[in-house]
Formats: sequence, structure tokens, C-alpha cells
Amino acid sequence: MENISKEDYLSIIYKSQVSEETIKPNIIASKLSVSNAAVTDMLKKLAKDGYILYAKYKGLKLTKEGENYAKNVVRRHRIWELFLNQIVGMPWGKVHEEANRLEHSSSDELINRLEEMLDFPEYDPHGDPIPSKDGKLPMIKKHRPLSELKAGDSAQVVRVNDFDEKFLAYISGIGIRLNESISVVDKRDFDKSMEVIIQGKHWNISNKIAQNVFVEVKVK
Amino acid sequence: MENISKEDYLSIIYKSQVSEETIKPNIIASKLSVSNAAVTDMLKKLAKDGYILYAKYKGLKLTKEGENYAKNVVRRHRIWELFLNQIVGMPWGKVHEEANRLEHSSSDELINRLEEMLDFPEYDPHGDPIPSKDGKLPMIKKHRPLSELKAGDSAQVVRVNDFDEKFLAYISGIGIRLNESISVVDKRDFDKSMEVIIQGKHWNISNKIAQNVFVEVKVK
DNA sequence: TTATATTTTTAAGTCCACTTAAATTTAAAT
DNA sequence: ATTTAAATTTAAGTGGACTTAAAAATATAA
Repeated sequence: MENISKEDYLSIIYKSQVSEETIKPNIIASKLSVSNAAVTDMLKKLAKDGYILYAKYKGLKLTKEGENYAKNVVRRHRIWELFLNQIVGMPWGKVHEEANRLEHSSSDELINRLEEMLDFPEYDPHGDPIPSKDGKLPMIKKHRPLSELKAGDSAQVVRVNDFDEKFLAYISGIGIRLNESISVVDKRDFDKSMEVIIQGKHWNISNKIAQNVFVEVKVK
Repeated sequence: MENISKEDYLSIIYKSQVSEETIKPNIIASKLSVSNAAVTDMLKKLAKDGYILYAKYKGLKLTKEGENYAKNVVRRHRIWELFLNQIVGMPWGKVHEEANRLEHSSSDELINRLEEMLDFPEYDPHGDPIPSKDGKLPMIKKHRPLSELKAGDSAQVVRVNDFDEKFLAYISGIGIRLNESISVVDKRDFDKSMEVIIQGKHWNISNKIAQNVFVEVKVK
């Protein structure tokens, strides 16, 4: 409860490390809607506490301890998301924000119970992997953004970005959900928007949308 | 999330108002394990925000707005307690502490959903009434502390105090639970301890224990 | 009712997570 | 390579929720 802020920072750093993006104070600041100066401040504290290695102007990286901590925060978040969606029946788009608060307020015991009720799931409602109690991650399917596909390609949705409720509401409205099949009918060069078929229906989706939906291309 | 402290204060004030105890800074301080000075500080803020009426040295009282706010915090707490106990299967003694954190981190929408899953319950696992969405409280049964009973009396448990996990573990261990019947066999003047029968078994319980179990005396 | 004890409030200061503004470092662009 | 722009860090300061110590008000007891 008293580490809410620290946990938010660690979780962001962890997630970008996993997806192999270089993480910069810059980015953290914008994701948390705080100033760059606030980030510098916190990075110093996290370094002092042994959660990150931090060299001014040069870069930052989780220590083993920081990674374990962060992984547990992410675990709490994703288990909550799945629980809220599957057991409580909250819509896809709303679970992220709710889990963002609950993740800081639950004992490990509670999380373990929820995990058991969900029968030890491997992925959250957006397709993100859930770290197990002992920090193991399930196998992650190779996937790329839908935006990279070409006319004629078919693929299956394996993950969607979860940071924007509106985005999730929109894609869920046009039938995009995990494991759903999508075929690309056409792609326009000038704006990279594409025409796709989802459950037999044709839709036009912008490049921005397609960049945030991740698919596994079907073997022809 | 940013009102955790305020909500704790309001909830304590509300609960003591309901049970008609006079609430003093003193008591709040000890319940929250903070200094008296911290309480004075917060009372000023709560007064400024319009949640309480506060006259230095004289007393304090929730405004209508404060009561509504507090009632909603209590509602969140009690619904969480019941949910954790009934749906998640957490033991009686552990739900209070967990709910103490979750109560500050849940949207009204989530609480409403949990309430629905529980089929709009009226009492939490300790027998405390759950305020409804629109602030209504269920009828509260007349009850008095078990400690007031005399040898020969029989009664039914309607509520137990929930502030101490150890206490709850202990009484649940000797078979005390909501609606359980208890008969008083004997009571000693010198320490006010009593011998009781619960589910056919005899137990000796201290006055301290008996003061925290509330019963409805059976009509003979 | 006066002395003593207790409670409450004030005063001053800490820690945390922020802020804005200025200084510094690094990166990009001509 | 030098200028310009962008990112990062430092410096100074704020508000929230606490602390301890001292002062003031109220309660209790001889």
C-alpha cells in the first residue's frame, strides 16, 4: 500500500525490458503522466533500494531483485484482470484500470487463491503471459502487429495492447478478441489503413489500430 | 487511491457514530496507530472539506456528505469481506485485513458487481450490516455482548467484533460462528470468565472474549 | 476548589512523491 | 563540426500525512 508508486515504476520498466524496448526516463514519465524530474527522483530511490542499476544519462536496468519484485506486480495485475473478466464478468476494456489499483492492494495469499480459482491460467484477457508463483513465464507465441500483414494474409489474434480502454472497446466492438481469425483484404499505401474480414464482416481499420493488435500468421 | 487515509478516518467515525459511542481524537489515534497530533491535523482537513463538523476540544460529527462518503467506504469493506469469505474461500479471520486494503482500491462498479454475485447480501461475515447502493441499512437485530449473560441463559450469535485476527481465529476454533447457539453454564464473579456450551462442548472463555461476541437471547 | 492528570491542540520538522525552472548532457541536423 | 533541439538531471519548493515536544484546555480526584 505504501509502495504504489515504486511498483508502478518497476512494472513499467519490467514490461519494456521484456519486450526489448530501450526504456528511458522520458517514456516512463509519459506512461505515468509525471514530469521527467519525478522520474529521475524515483530512479535514484529505486537504485538506492537495489531494484535497478542506474547510471545517469546512460541507462537503467532491473537487478535480479527488481525483476522479481516487478514480476510479482505484473503477476498480480494480470491475475486480477483475468479474474475480473472471467469470474466477475467485467468487460474487456474495463479490467485494466481496475487491476491497476487492485494490484497494489492484494496479499500474495489472495492472488494465489484467485489463481487457483482460475485454474492456473497462463495468459491474461489481452494475451499477456502471467508469471507463476515462482516467477516462471509461459511460452510466448511468436507474434507481430497486424499492421505488418499484407493483402491476402490471414492470421489469428494472440495479443492486444491494453493501455487504452477506448481502443479495447472499439476493437471488441468489431469482433476482435483473442484467437479470433482476421483476413486482410486490402491495404492502402497512402495511410496504411486496411480492409479486413472478421467473422465474415468487412471492416476498415486504421494503421494505429492495426499496430496494437498482435497476430500469429496462419500457415497456408 | 489518494484518499486512503481520509477514508480510514471517516470509516472509524461513522462506525462509532452508528454504535452510539462518543468518538474522540484519542480513540481514532489508537485505532489507526497514529499520534493524537496526526488526528487533529486530519480532523481539520475533513472539516475544511465538509465531511465533518468539528469544534476544537468540543467534539466532532459527520455531516450528511461525510456520512454518505463513510457509508460507502464501509459498504466496500463489508462487501469485500463477504466476497473474500464466500466466493474466494478465505478464512473468517483473514478477510478483514485484506478488505482494509481493497476497500480503497475498488470502483463502485466493481463493488456493485460483487454485491450482485453475492445476491445482495445484508450482513458481512461478522454480522455487520452492509449499506446498500443508495445508503440504506438492513434492519439490525437487537443484541448484547455475551459477557452480559448469566448462568442458565441461552443465546444465538448475531455479530462478532472483527478487529483482531487472532481473536477471530480463536473463537472460530471453539465453534463460535454467526447464528451458532451458546448456553452459559456458569459465570465466576472474580474474573467474569464463563463456562459455555457450544455444539455440545464445554469451554471456558474469558470476559474479554465474551465482550466481543454479540448475541440475541433466546426467548424461553 | 485547587492540584494533578489526561486529552487535545499547536509548533516545528520529516519523508514521500510530486512540481516548475534552470542547468547540464546527449542526440540530431545542417 | 558546430548549432540547435531534445532529454535528463539538479535545485528549490509544495502538499499530504505523519512525527515529537511543548502549550493549552478539559477532566478527575483529593
